[in-house]
Amino acid sequence: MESQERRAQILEHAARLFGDKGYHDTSISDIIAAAGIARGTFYLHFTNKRGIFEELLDGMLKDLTESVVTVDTSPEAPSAREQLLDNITRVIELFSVKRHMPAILFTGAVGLDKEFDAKVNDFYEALTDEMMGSLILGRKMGLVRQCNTRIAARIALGAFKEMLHEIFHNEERKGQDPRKLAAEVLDIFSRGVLEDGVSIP
Amino acid sequence: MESQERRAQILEHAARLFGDKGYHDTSISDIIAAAGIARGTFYLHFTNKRGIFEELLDGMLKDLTESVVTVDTSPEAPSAREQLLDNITRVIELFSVKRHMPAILFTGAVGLDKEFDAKVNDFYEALTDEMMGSLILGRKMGLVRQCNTRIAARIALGAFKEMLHEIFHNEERKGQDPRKLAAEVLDIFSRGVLEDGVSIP
Amino acid sequence: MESQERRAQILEHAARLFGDKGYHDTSISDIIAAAGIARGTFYLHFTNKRGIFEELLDGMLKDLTESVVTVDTSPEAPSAREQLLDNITRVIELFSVKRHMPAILFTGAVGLDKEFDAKVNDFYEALTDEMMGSLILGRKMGLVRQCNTRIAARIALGAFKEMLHEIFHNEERKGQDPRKLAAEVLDIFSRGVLEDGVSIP
Amino acid sequence: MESQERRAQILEHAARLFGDKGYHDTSISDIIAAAGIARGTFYLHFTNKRGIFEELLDGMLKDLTESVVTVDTSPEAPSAREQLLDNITRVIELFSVKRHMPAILFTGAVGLDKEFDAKVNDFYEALTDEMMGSLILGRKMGLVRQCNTRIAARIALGAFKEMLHEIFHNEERKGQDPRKLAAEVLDIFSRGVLEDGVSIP
DNA sequence: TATGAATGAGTCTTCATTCAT
DNA sequence: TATGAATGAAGACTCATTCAT
Repeated sequence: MESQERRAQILEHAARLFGDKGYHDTSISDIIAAAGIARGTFYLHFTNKRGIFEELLDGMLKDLTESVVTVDTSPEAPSAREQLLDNITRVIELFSVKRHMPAILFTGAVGLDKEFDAKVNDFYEALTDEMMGSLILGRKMGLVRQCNTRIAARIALGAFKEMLHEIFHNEERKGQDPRKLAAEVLDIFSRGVLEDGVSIP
Repeated sequence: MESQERRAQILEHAARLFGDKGYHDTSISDIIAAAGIARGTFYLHFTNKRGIFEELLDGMLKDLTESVVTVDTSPEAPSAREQLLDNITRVIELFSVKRHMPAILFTGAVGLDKEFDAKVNDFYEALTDEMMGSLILGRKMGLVRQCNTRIAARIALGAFKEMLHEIFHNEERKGQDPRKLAAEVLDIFSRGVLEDGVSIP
Repeated sequence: MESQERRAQILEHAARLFGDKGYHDTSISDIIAAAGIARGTFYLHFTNKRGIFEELLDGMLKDLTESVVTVDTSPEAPSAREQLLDNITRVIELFSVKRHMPAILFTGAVGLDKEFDAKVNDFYEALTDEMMGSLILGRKMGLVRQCNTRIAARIALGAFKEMLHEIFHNEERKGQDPRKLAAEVLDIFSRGVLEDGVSIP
Repeated sequence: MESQERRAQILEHAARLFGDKGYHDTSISDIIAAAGIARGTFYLHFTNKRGIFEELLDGMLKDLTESVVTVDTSPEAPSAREQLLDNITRVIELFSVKRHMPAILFTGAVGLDKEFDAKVNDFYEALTDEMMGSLILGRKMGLVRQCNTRIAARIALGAFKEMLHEIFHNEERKGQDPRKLAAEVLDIFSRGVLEDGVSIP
């Protein structure tokens, strides 16, 4: 089998196992048994148990980063609300397709290791910054009311994370229309930070 | 030494270690070294490594549960806003006193074990239910606007969790007035869910 | 069993195994099987496979160092020749009692590791220095002829090492009187470096 | 590439690596990386890791054997002293050209394996026998004094080995005139075993 | 002849837990 | 209650060797 194929195959099995049982409860033996390969073969493709996890985490954060695009404020662009909903929907759909991402990102990668924590936190921090930027812009345009923008951005992040958690933990939620859930969160948050009577353009 | 004293002393050291290094990176050797006891003595007081962690987690969840009291709507009670702020402030203060709670609750106990996850989720679920109840009541009183109350409650939870995380991860935040941070979150959320022009009574 | 006893017991078995099979061909499994202990017990007493070997090597070099005493030149002391023969005899007897020393020192510890090599070489270097000192003194007293004292000392060392090797590799030599062998080497070497007609006082 | 060329090239790299890092610390991966060949190719040319080492060792012992020629006692031959010095000088020069020989012969091949040890010891044994023969002859001619010729031969061997070790471990020695060092050793030894007033013819 | 992916036996090491004293 | 020596299952990782292409 070609090297890249084999890598991908191992990664897939590892992702499932890490998602299901967590990092510590997944042994190399588990991974190679699932992938149907020999012990040595694993180490042919990955330096480490840590290494394969890092690769998975990096891939996920990259996918996420690519899913979230900065709102385009040019006149011909779709409405800001549409664009924000698109962002959220894309993330939900990403998590739906790569089924093990939520488990790994929300629990598996937490508290494992200073470096992993830092990676995830950096991602959140970048997202917070992005949102803070939008809030500050809105403030200048007279749309956003007076508030601590960093706290507000962080709150939005927390709200979305919790919503995602809810989606992927509540069996019944899974069938629900992601865009509707997204709208629900967006509406509450936007009313919370916008001036009276104003809505996202 | 009195058995209860000894237990408490061990628990304290364990809490610090679990908070600092996480569950897997804290060994029984670490705990007994810190507590200055012999290996066997540990097992005289706790059944397990898992056991002592469970006890810590249970204690924390109990403390938290006691910190959050249902809003008293009787006429002579303080305003609902005051009571909500009191709740949040109590939690922040609890986390400030028991320094290792945030690290253990937010990262240490995450993804360790199905049962631990369930415990923490049950706590959040109960909190969500409590908040849902308030939102439904507010809805009946015409204060809360039409929205998915479960999602709204979950969002509030996520927002508060994120705020707490922010407080205990950002050195600069640590000195800040907890009540002010609490108000910031509460204001955004209440504007988000209340009818136009209405504020928490 | 008391800790020190256990250590000693493990060391003894390890010495035998390292001597018989060499460092790399002796596994921890071999050692614990020989000592009749559990795997964990080994690591209770030694940090490492390297650790136990280092301890053995250090002990041997210490024993050797103590066996070789500087020649006492005071008038009431025994003759220098006697003292030199005593030194050599003590080393031979040490090797005879601690049967695994020759194998470990001459082959087991060679080329294993830069640090081990350095340890052994340092020991030889110290011995060479000691001998050089005697040769220089003898030169001043007009006993030793003109020669490169460092080379001469090194030669003496090599000659003794070879003789020891011979003793412990040739079954037939083992019964032989160590003092006689020692005298043989000493005589050749002393004729080689002393002035004509002079012998060791 | 011509098979013999390829073999030679691999051997050369292996010699360097074995010399620098020792047998156990040199992996097949190291060798093929250095030689720039594929893993399988190595096994096309050598049966084994052991196999290539054995081939190297055999080659070295053969080279050494050829360097040392029996002293020619016919009248028209150069003086015995010249011939002996020539022998020693040839060995030193051989070691200087094939830089990894000393490291492999003196440390790398030591204690690896009973069979390797035996090979090296057989070589030394043959050398010892050769020297014993000369000593016995000298004894008959009245040049060599009464002594245990085997012990004497062994001593000579040890002395030369040590000198070689010294030469290839002491950076400062490396430039030195090999013939001068050889003479130093030869003089000491010959005075040691010859009758008073006699020198090597 | 050459390649390099695959193998799996073997090694060291850790650590939660037990138990005789 | 307290001790700490002993246990051994379990885990990560290495590396010489094989073999299909």
